Amino acid sequence: MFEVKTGSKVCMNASCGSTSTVEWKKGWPLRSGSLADLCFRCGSAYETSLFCETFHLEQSGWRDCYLCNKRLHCGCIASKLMVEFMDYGGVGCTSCTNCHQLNLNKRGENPVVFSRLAMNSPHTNGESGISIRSEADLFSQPLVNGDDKREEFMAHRGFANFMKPDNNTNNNNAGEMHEPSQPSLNVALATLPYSPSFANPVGGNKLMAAASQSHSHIGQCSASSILQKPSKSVPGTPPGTSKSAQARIGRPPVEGRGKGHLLPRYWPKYTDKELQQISGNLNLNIVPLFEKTLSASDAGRIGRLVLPKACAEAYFPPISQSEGIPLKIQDVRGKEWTFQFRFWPNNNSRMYVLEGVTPCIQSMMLQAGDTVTFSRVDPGGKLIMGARKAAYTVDMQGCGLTNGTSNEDTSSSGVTENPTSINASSQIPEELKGVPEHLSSPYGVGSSLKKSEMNGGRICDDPSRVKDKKRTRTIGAKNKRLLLRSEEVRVTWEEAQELLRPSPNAKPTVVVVEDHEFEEFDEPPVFGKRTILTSKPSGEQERWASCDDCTKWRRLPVDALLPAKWTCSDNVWDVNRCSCSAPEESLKDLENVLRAGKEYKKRRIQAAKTEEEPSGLDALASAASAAVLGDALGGDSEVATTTRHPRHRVGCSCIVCIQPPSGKGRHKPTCGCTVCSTVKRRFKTLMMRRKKKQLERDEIAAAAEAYEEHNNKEATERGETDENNGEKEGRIDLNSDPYNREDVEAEKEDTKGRECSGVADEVLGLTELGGEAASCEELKAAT
DNA sequence: ATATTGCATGATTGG
DNA sequence: CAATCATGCAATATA
Repeated sequence: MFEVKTGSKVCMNASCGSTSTVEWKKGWPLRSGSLADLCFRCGSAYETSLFCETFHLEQSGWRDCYLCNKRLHCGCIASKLMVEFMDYGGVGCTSCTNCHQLNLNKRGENPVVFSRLAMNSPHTNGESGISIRSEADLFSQPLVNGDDKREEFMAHRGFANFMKPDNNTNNNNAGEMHEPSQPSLNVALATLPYSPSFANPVGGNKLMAAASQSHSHIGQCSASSILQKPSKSVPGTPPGTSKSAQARIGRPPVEGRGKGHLLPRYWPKYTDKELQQISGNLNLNIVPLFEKTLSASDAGRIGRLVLPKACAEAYFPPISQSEGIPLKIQDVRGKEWTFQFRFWPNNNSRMYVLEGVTPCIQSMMLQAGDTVTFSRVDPGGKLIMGARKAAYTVDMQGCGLTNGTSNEDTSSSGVTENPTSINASSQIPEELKGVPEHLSSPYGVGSSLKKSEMNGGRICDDPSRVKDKKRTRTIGAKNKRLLLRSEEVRVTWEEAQELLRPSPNAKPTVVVVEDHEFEEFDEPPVFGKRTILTSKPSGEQERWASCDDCTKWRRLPVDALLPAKWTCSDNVWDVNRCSCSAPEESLKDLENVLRAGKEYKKRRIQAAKTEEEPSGLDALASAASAAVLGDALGGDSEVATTTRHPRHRVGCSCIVCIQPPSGKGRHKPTCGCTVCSTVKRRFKTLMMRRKKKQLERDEIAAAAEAYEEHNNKEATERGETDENNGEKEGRIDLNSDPYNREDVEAEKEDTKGRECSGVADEVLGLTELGGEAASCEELKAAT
């Protein structure tokens, strides 16, 4: 039932300090991208997101109920339930019993929002009751006492009270008990497709009014209550993904010029809290206009940000000339940027772009997948540009790519804020100074968590998920390139798991639930030191670690687990080398260690990319990238860099690019690595194609007897040509179609570009199909 | 040789 | 199926 992982995680951001209060329980179902993608305390959204799943801390003590404004406190039932049952979502505030909001997301593909609201709650517009949005979720079926393992588990965990709302001592609102007999989880299963509060679309003006007034009645009029119900689940703004009042929900923006309605994907998405705070703290209205998730080209060096046409035409000044106009937009720091707002004719339409955005994008430290928001200050109409960082998420199940491109915001920055920038900012304009410095919303964090992270991979079969996947494919595939670099320098989630150790003094309490042993630790986990495992030729394994003081490598027992800081003096296993003054191991042994370390890094890159890129070609591209990058990760590459033809770019999956760095030697015929298997597969495909074509030709030949002789002759000649090309020898360039003259020509050009600078060696070194390695002369001759 | 610009193309998506 | 938009790419400009 539960995915048994190693344990909880802590924020690795040294300045965060959120480690001490993190509850550590081995066996919890943990996954990246869950409820707490970012550390809400330090606001580390992107780089540390993988380590900030401080569930317990996050859910308890720091989140305000949006109705009663009370803070959840550590140890409350809700928070524990939230933690324990991440798979199923969580509950809202238990401080007030007016608001129990569940967001159940067990399978992810069908996020559910349960709301149990007071009879007189403004959320219900006077309609009492419970709303549920979803079709198929475990919790979308009534939970009957005693018939569900969940109850057993929760009861075991001491949540029986929660399971039985009637026992809730703080039940002061009869109205909420829409269905008194409803047994558990306080969820009455009305089948309303949407909460009534979501059901009535309202115009933008109303949004404005609500936003501007909300500060005066926080808790009475949540911004969500004036949300328009999206017509469909929208990536990034699926209504069901809202975790709470702080869910990031797309709001139809104010009406602009033009008629076309804005696609929900461009709806500005702010949490209620953000809206409330922003509106409440400012004396002026910030009107969210739209937002856009940066594509690779938006964030690239080209400096052009493609604007959604409808947005550009609705909210930016009208332009008639293609050259457009300079447009001043202020960022959160108060810096005013001037972009060229222009368009290109495109088909019979226009394509709007902001030119010259690179400095701004860089200044905000944005990259593809992040979101830029555009707002307007009213009155005055000044344009404000904000940003929200995307979360990096890892699809632990390898089910599909999860990229940070949709709206896995981890660092919400309100309308115009980027936490990092605003925190660092000392020049916030007067008009923006009222904006809370840090509007990171713990719930916003997980509110749109990627579905695949939530369901353990089961969603692969789900059509909606497939569609979702499809929808994000473009940007995902492109963003992978961009994510790559950050990936290289980051410890992956799984690796972090490996590094987690129970606190040295912690004694686990073992409980068994549903045949799963849960080790519970009172102490938070600690990060251990990374070690390297090597194998001797004899097969015997050794573990190595480098001293934090002298950096010398020391041999350790295989099962050694080191604390984060480890020095020679801690080397209790080797009395001869328990001091930094002791010499290092023999050079030969150390070489093994270093090699193992490099291979480890390489595996990391490849594994990470393979995980992200399930398709064969993409996997190839990953391998290619790794090969191209070599061991640059560690900066200690011993691979000579060669100049490749520009055609061989990162992501290229051609035979050249999928090589390991040169000098690594030829792969063995039995090698089953990605590259070799791909080469084999390609070769096989190629040969099949050839065979097929040959068959076709033969048929034609048979039908046209008059040409038979001619054809046979041609085939013979072709065979010779192939031989000349070395294919018969197995030296194939699998990028080229032997029957495609253009391809051949292109390859010739390509070969020229390579100038035999080692790349050719790589090609041939790799191709285990190939017998002899061709010399540069041979290749030149081929051109 | 590299960067920039303007346009074209094609994948994706909403209606 | 048409609109949209991400991105490729050729032409042009600049270093």
